[in-house]
Amino acid sequence: MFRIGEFSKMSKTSIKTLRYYDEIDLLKPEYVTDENGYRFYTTEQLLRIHRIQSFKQMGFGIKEIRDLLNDINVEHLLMAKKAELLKEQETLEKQLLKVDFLMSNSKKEEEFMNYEAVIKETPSGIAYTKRMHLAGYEEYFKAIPALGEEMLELNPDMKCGSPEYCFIIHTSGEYRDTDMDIQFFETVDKEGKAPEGVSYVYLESCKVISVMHKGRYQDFGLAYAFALKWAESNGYKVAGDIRENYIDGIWNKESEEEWLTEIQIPVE
Amino acid sequence: MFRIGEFSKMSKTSIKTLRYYDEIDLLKPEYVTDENGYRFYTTEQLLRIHRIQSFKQMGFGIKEIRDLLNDINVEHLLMAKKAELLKEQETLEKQLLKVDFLMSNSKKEEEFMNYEAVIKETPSGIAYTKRMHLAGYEEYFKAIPALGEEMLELNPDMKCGSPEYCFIIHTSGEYRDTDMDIQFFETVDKEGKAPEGVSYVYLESCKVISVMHKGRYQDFGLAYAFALKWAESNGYKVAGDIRENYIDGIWNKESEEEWLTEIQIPVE
DNA sequence: ATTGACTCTCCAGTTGCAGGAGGCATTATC
DNA sequence: GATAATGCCTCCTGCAACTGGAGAGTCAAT
Repeated sequence: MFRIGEFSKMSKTSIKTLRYYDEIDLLKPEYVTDENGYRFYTTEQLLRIHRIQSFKQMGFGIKEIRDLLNDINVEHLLMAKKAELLKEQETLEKQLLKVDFLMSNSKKEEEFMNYEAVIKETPSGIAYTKRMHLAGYEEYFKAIPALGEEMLELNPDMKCGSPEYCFIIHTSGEYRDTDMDIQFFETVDKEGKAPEGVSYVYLESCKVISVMHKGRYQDFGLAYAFALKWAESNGYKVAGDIRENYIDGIWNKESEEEWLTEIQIPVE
Repeated sequence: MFRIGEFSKMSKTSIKTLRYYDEIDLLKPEYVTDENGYRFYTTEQLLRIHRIQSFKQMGFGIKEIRDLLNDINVEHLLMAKKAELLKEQETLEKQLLKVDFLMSNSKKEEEFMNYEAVIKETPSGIAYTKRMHLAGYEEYFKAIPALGEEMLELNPDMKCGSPEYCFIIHTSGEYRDTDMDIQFFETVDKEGKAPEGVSYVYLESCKVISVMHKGRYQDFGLAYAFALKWAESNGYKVAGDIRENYIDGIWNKESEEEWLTEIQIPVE
């Protein structure tokens, strides 16, 4: 019979932990005195805590260990734990790549300092879309409101998706800011009538790398470069056309410095 | 200006999280109405939460993110995080190996089912040691108490280590249970006089694989086999003589079935 | 008799939120 | 104009696996 302090040293488990295991009925002492509540342990418990530690070293939680010790669902628990560990390994791998990327860039290139890349899922839903050929961004910001009004006129009860999600892709294959060949998308709540050149599509949700760009559109190039380099460094493959999502622009912010755009690169 | 619900969808962050970030001053809304406390967000906050998400995806905690956003200690935080992630990766690797080992054995060989391996550190301290040549375990259990008494007689104020730690190694190089060439160690609180054949050594703490064996000593072979196989499967290299630590035996348990022994393999 | 080591119970704190109760405010529908 | 359905608020609890500390009782030794 060992008192808790000695047993703690023998089993390399803190006294607090032993008391906790007693409380949650994972490892009861052999005997507790009635008068002062002292706990007494035997080698029987040593064997049990040895098993507990073994499972803990595999990363199991206490509820799972309780089942494992009772031979309940062992196979299943092991498989599940393995899957879980593999998944964790994956996320760790990604985290490391991200940190590495940030480290290498925060030292080297000041220009990239302002950007941060995030992985997220785009919303899914119905959208209307239209191809356009435009001379530049100024023309774009005239064409879009016009298109919006036209759509609303034709479909008075149609509403934008919530949250609003609209973007363009560059259909000319390469990025340009003059003489642009673009396709515009905006999510809506349901299909409706379509004016000339407009059609409806269903946008699947997809995984994208998102980079926020603040400032003039001429500087998009840097954001693109950053995003693509990030994708490469972090082991993602580009899997679709790059989307530009205009958040703040000429319509609500006077200063070019304040314009905010999100660049989304579908991946994997 | 967006209300919290809309901003939540835009930023792909739960409302709960946004309120939490407000509370801990990580991300304050642009404006809160006095009358009903509604939070209002702008694209300014969108940019900030984007950065927050980026850091979160690298595995940073909230306090660290707060510093990162304020450009405090960025280099240091990045390095520390990288080290941390690498360490986590290592533990994950080990956990996976352990789970794999258990899976492969719980199916294949019933014999191994009873064993569990745990990594731990042995205590360090002064010990006395003696080489012995014995015919078998019976002789051992006569020789040891005799040695103990002899030591106590010579050094009346000497005490055993706390917790008690005594073991043998097989000096003949291979494991045998008859005609044994062994060396006995027992930790004590300080050096003292030494009878014939006894000397004092300092035991360094070392990392061992620990396996508990319950039952007859003849069956040690299985425990050895298990422990060594486990070591191999989990990528450990044997780095010293295997120790047998007798916990329960003839001196306190009548039935052979109840004898308890720990087998320790120093590794790495 | 007193120290110091050991033990007990009970409470609070850790991280990053999620869930729910109860109560206004706003908006949509009948 | 009444009613319902959301949306938003605050406040409280819970999670996992303990750790740390307060305050008090026990035990062996000096």
